[in-house]
Amino acid sequence: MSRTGKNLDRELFFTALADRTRLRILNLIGKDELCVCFFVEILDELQPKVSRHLAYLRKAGLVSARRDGKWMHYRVATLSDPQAAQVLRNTMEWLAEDREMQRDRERLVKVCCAPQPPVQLQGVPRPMSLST
Amino acid sequence: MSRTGKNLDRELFFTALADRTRLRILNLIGKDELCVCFFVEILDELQPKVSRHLAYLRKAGLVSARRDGKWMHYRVATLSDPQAAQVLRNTMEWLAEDREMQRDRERLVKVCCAPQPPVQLQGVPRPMSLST
DNA sequence: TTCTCATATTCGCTCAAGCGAATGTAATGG
DNA sequence: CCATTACATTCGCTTGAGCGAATATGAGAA
Repeated sequence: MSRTGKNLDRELFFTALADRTRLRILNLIGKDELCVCFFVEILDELQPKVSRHLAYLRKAGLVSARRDGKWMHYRVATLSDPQAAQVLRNTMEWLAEDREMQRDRERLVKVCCAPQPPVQLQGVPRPMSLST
Repeated sequence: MSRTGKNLDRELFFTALADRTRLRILNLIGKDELCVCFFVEILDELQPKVSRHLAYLRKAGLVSARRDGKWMHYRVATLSDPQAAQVLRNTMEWLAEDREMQRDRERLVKVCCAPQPPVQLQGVPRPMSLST
């Protein structure tokens, strides 16, 4: 269930998008589902900071979370309001044009496809679209 | 000229949308061009507040302004980045679904089409789409 | 149970956003 | 010129967002 109340608050929605870290998170997720430790690794930010921003996005209804043992996986929520969903889709396409966002995604691919991932990511479940 | 630099900052863009007053302003403008005094009247906010929010939207590149004698007319800017333009278009459609936004527009129509407009709006140029 | 790992939350702190009140400015009218 | 109108900007102030550091929670491992 993708926890999306019927009437998504517009101001909250855009406030959630009004932060570079949160935009980078959304861009990294893309159409996939991503484990928290990847955000920490790729964004090169402290874990509590990443976690707080993920919580913010969740409260705003933009992402949903799924527990998998010790790990938490985040994905972009499926919004019930078609107009809101449209705005979010277009936003993510717009993000994909940004240089920094593209670098983030390249780093994600590099880390995920590496034969020997960095120590702190050993044994972590890979995102579906990048698992070989 | 609709003052839109090539690379619109995404964070600034969404920060501009992350405020109820600014969303109401954008919604009121719609596809039209609106004089400041209408915002003050319809939103029922102090003039400096409205003016500050308009300046904010302008800096973010979301609206452009045109002077007409004593009056200033604001319209939604034509964004050069097609993805950004798409996000903005969809956003405004989404706004139009909101109850409060609809009430604002109804009030605008009512004020503009009144045979005797309120004293503080006498002689003010009407928005094109509503001038009979 | 106890330990460890992955993630979440709390706690002060700083800084920036938004506000009303006051003031400044540009254009028109007299 | 001066006054007025329409709007913009500045000035303190308050409130809230985001931060790092520390701590808590929750799940598997031993």
